[in-house]
Amino acid sequence: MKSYHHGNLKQELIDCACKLCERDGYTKLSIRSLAKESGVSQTAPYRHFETKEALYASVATDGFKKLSKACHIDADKKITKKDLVEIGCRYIEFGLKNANTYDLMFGTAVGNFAEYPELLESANSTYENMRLSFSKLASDSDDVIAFKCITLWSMVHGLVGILRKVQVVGDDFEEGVGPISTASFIAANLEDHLDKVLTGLIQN
Amino acid sequence: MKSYHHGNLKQELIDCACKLCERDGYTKLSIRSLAKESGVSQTAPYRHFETKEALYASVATDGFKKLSKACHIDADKKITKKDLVEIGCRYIEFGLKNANTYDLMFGTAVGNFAEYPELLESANSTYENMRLSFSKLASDSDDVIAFKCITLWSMVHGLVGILRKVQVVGDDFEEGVGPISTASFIAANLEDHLDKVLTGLIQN
DNA sequence: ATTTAATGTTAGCAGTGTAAACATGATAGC
DNA sequence: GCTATCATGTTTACACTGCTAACATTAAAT
Repeated sequence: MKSYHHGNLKQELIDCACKLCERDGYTKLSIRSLAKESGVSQTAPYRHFETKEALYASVATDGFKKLSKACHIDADKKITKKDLVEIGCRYIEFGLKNANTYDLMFGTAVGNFAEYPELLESANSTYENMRLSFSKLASDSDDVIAFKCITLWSMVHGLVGILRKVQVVGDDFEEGVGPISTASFIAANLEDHLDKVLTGLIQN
Repeated sequence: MKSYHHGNLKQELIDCACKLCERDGYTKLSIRSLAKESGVSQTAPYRHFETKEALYASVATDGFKKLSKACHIDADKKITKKDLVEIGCRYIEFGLKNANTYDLMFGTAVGNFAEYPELLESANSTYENMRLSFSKLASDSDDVIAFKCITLWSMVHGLVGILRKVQVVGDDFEEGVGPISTASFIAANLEDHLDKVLTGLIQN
């Protein structure tokens, strides 16, 4: 028989939320359905998440940790431009393969990261990872490193957004003109693309 | 006295929705509150918008038209790199100043633009505008023009996303380290930043 | 003038986030 | 070991949501 206390509800809710968010998009997720899924009463989740946004924040935190891992390059070996291209590619791959989670991480579902320390920390640490990689590429000043880092980040971040939008439409319109085919081409030749952009960035 | 038929409901709903979406974010918008605002019954909007997503699509369409206008450069005069920098700056400015509408345009609230012909058209026309500008910069092939165009677009699009995220947190953390200050710096020196990136892009 | 189609209203369903009051049971102090 | 405390779960309830079906009104078309 089931005991009154679940024992591991919080983590189970997060895990389940991550799964459902990625499968159906965070919009479709409801606290009540989540509770039902875990065989617990409708309002039980509120003992672990003050609001729905707090639950979103947990899912987003998980996302940043995964993104961090996906973009991590072993710190021992020297870092080259090629490695940075690799990081960029992995970033974009993550954004496209985990599109719904990515929405949660970079959309407006969670208004202010500062209200969720773990989220802020995991997001900053993702940035810090990238920053470290750039710092091992050349002996630039901190300012220059940060500048390059933000530039690459906004580049890949923007590409994820554009590629997604365009691909959704592309599913319906297979004709090979305009932004759709161009974006598809870029997606298929990501390495070359990022290499070009990074070359300009590094030489600057 | 009020007549049974409103006469101009659809447009009034769109206008009102645009205003409210931008003010509070599209999440806060409800069809019912919108109806009340226009002094009409709860379900009247359904005569003009099949679903809430269709209403969103109208707001997004409006947004793309405004973005198009904001980024339009007079076609008569020759186009220079400086003009493209200007376009990029205006794009980013639009994204930051109309952040909530921008969400609707590039987020997942409207799943597939192809289901809303006007939206698809206005979005494509925004792209087409940018493409035209690039075509007047140098005599590149269509492929190269499209490539440069998507690259700039994803660049500015990404910057909007990053700058927004970082600025929200920055409101709480004024300390001058890490991504926040860097992003702020980039935001304050947008022209220089875009110039650098475009220089690399055009020379390639 | 009469039919038809567009547009509006009313009533109602199923679902949502969240708060308040209460129940249960694990844990810490005596 | 007994008891008080507190974290965790439940019940009930409220106000809100998107959306549908059935009906009302009026403008437009025949």
